[in-house]
Amino acid sequence: MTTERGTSAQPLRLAVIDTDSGFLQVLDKRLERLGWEHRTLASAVPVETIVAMRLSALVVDLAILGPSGWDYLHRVCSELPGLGVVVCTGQSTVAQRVRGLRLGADDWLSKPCHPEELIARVEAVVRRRRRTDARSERGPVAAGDLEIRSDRFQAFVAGRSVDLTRREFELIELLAGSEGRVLEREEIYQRVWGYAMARGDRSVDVFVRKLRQKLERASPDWRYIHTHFGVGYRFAAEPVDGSEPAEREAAAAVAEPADGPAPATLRFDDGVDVDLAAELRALTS
Amino acid sequence: MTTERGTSAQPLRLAVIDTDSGFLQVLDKRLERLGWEHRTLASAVPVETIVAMRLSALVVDLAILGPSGWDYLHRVCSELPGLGVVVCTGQSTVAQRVRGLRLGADDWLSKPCHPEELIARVEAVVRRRRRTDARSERGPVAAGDLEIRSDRFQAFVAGRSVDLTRREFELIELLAGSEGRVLEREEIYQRVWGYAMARGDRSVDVFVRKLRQKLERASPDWRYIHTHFGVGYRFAAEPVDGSEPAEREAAAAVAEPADGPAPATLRFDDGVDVDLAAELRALTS
DNA sequence: CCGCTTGTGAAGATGTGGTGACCGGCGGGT
DNA sequence: ACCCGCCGGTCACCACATCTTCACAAGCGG
Repeated sequence: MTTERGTSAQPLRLAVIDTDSGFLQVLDKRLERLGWEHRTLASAVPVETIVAMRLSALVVDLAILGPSGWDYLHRVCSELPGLGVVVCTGQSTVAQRVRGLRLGADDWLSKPCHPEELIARVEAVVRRRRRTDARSERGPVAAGDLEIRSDRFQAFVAGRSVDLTRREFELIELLAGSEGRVLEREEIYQRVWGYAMARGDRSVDVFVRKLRQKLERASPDWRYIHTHFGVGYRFAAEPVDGSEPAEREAAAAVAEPADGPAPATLRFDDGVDVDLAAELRALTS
Repeated sequence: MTTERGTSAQPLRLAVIDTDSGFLQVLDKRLERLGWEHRTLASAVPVETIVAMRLSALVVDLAILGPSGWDYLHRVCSELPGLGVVVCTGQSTVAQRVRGLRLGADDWLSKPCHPEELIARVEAVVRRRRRTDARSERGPVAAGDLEIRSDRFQAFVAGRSVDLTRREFELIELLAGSEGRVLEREEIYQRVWGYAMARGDRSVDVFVRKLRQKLERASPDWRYIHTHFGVGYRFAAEPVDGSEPAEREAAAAVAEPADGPAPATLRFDDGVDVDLAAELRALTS
């Protein structure tokens, strides 16, 4: 199973909707060498298919899509707000580019273009997405009796697995990773499921219930997931006590001081075209 | 269906490092109309200054920076991973563009370019960051005994939650965010509820009452929401002067300074250095 | 004192979240 | 190929938190 958005350090997944065989050939070779999982599509595919592909980014030549291209672009972008979308197409006017970007595209590149630039732009787009997605990923997170091990895809209480399913784990990982913050359903859905939440979807609630059940069973003395009516959920380990009305909010606030953003370790694969490689090496030194 | 949050109308903050006066003039006019807070810089400023400006995005002409431009770009990008950086510069080679993007720039636009495209690209760059960071980046706002934490959708007094509902919170967030200014009901309704207020709607009044009740209960020594007859409401933390008649005059003096209230808290929502705030305000007016 | 605006309390209307039941797909075992 | 249990996802129902509305009291201004 492919690790979906959220778990980083995985190869990027990219789809290219284009038919320019010469361009695609060069691009494919480069992508191959970069180790990106990629796929080329000769025409528009249903949005659901795009969703199912769990992509990091999508490159699309609007010319391929014909007149419905704008609508398609818009649908894809609103359905998958986290997907990086780069339009790479021929001749265009300023108005067209502005329109595309306003519809949700992240970048617009005019053909003919150098594959390396396309790749760099895709990287830039994905980097931006990752940044917001960057969840406290390193090391096991612990709260109350609970310990969350990302490497095991599992949560533990006293060394005993809580036996969470994949979704359940991703949900608690997200919540625990933003400990103390209230996360809105939309955001939770967006980040765990990977696409936009449909109005009236109760999946988040249902999984919260499942999580609560299992956590309750495994660690009865603590409450972890708190509901904020009309907003969403917040993760914070609180003893289930009936004795101490001590202020939890303050404690939580103190306990979680400003944590700097993850030290983004960006690494660029080597193997750039020779001229580019030279440039790049020059600048890094 | 984009669920627009009423209070998210906060303007973008943008700085432009460029000297092309013609271009800047047109750009400024557009930015003005969009209501973005913006500032033009004729040359590179220390990275710390950029940090202090709390920008959403930065547009930079590499040519202005000279040979140290690459290094500068790199430093800014790594120092402020959340900042949107758009390079907007003249003639460039593929290699240069790739280099800029790999150093951390989010987009690269070649001059001459249409200001509208630049704006659209800045919007695209900022779009995602804004979604998740907007609420959490903004530090807590404090006034009197009250502390408003956007990341928790809640207000606190001495670390204790005031237990506001979502609407109540959004209302006080709006009021406190415009501390000292009188907001008309229409505007309040528009910004909190998200649509136009029907004639005769008393919702705002009712919520002000609920807020006052809860705030009174949580923080009896301060009054926060003040009615302006025939106009609307104003937020300002003022100590309640009920107890000692000896202090009455002093209290009154504090409570109502001759020419407008003197907010003890930061004026520029998130704490920019005062001089910078002044500069920014000067240039936007 | 009158007309208008704002404060207040409470009754309904609405919205939101918790919960159990159910269903289809998938994969593993036989 | 078939069965079966697990898992993700949807639905309907219910309790209840919240919002809206309304009627009336209290203030304000002229």
